[in-house]
Amino acid sequence: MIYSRQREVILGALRSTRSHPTAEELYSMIKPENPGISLATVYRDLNQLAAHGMILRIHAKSGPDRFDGNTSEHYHAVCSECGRTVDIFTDDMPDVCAAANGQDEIQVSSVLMLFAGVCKQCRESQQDTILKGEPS
Amino acid sequence: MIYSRQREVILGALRSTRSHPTAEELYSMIKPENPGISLATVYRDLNQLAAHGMILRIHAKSGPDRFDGNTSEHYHAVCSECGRTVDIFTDDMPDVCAAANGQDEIQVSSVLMLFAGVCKQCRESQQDTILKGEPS
DNA sequence: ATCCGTGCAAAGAATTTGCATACAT
DNA sequence: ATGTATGCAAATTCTTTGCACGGAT
Repeated sequence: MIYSRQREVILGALRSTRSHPTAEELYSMIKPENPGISLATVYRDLNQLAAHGMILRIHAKSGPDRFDGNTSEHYHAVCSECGRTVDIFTDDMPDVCAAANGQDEIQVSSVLMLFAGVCKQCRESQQDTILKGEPS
Repeated sequence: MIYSRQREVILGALRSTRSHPTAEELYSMIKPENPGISLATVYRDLNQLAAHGMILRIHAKSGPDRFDGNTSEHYHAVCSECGRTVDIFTDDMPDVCAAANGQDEIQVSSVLMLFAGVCKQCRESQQDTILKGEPS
């Protein structure tokens, strides 16, 4: 992988945010300062960066893939209310692969986990709603 | 959800196999005995069945979604060699949601897990290859 | 000089949707 | 009678690809 300006820009943009942007969102983020760039290049470079382990691909249940410039070990959860993808950092994740290896039909070596829940923001606005007496 | 012949056929076909077919595969399976059926109906009915918890949707990393007529608690793993999706039954799966709930950024309530590994068939053919002295 | 990267537009894969008709209750 | 289901084709969404050109080593 030889040097490329576009890839550097894309990687920089991805590392500068914690919002787990999609390819299109990243494209919109960098387009103003890089008017010549094309969406196809964003897709291509994201694929390469992911293949080289330099970024993470978050494969959501619905909608386009999201990307994360933080490759340190962590997990992701999608808020069922607002749809945002948030990071989860923990050292206590149990070894689910070991648990999955009880039978010999398949020898498991890795797992993809995607959590779902309600984020802090949405919990707080739900509480506000309850206090205001609005119907649930 | 009123009765529908098509949905009954689709559900029956899905329950009759352990192959985790895609919508297209299911369509091919049932088309011979149901010549009039359309692929759009298969998609629509699968969505409804999944929404009602009557079937499981397996959201693979790449390629089309797969479906499972067995709704008893179990997990899925994709073989990295042949691509097949196999079932994993275990009672010992640790509570990863609890582990993910250490921080308060999001309150996790569920998790989607998809394992990856090498299935028995592929492990055996790899061993055969090694015995025959072919290059790895 | 050679290989890789890029822009553009077009193609592709998977899934959904509008609409008129047919079916279930 | 009413609401849901279906077939068909077209539309949508997300992503990849072919090709000619520009940039990196």
